[in-house]
Amino acid sequence: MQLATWNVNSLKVRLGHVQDWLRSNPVDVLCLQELKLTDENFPITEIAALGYTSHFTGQKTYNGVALLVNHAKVGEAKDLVKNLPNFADEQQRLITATIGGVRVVCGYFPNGQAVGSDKFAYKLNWLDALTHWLSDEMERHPQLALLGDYNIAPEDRDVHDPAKWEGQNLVSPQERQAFARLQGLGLRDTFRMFDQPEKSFSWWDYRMGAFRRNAGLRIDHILVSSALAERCTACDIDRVPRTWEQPSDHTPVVATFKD
DNA sequence: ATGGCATGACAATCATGA
Repeated sequence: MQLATWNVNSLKVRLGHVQDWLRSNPVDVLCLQELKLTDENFPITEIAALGYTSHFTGQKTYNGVALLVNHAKVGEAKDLVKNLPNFADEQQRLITATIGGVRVVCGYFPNGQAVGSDKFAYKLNWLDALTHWLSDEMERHPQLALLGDYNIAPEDRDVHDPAKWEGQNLVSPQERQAFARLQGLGLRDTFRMFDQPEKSFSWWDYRMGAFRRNAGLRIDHILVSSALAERCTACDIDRVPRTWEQPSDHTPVVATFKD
């Protein structure tokens, strides 16, 4: 089984990339973030033509998340939940379903903008609600994966220039503590379960030739419960779509599991 | 140097991203 996550920064603009990527990477589930479109504009037909069933919750202009399910491989998604039941929110940032026996949680975590801002407080509150809800969810679903754009670089080795970024949004101690609380639930960062190249990142700014200079951050993650971690055989970042014409600023992350 | 790109909403710039 393969689970993947990709912040596409507009599914309308990136539909061709998603189609091309899925044809070469027929994963069982692809979690998408930043759809930036309303539900009536979701390309259900185009995704279905690839053999994937779409489950999504979108909104105008911002946010929006989706689960694309390879139904021939893993069947239909069950017990679909949109957003956090314990957190009233207009912003569409979370979608969850049981797929192939795994509770798959797809999240677009708040950006935070700047430490100390209102948006930063919202980010920490959202993370707190997520952690509490997950604690309960993991009791009901021992096999659970939390995939998405966390907007947190958990360690300095996940940052191209830690000195320049020290204390800033995406790397601040408060955000890293929130990430650690998720780990405290028993969730493991699959990427760090295996040997990885140094300076592995999942996002690069569009500006300043950041990708060319590999000036990036690792902020897209696949965390899994201990029962699922036992089955995990690989986790890799696929940099290839970031080299394509008019790319998303994020690139896919893929985790592989034994049956 | 708070810029640079990119996207969407909207019709010239502006909000947001990370």
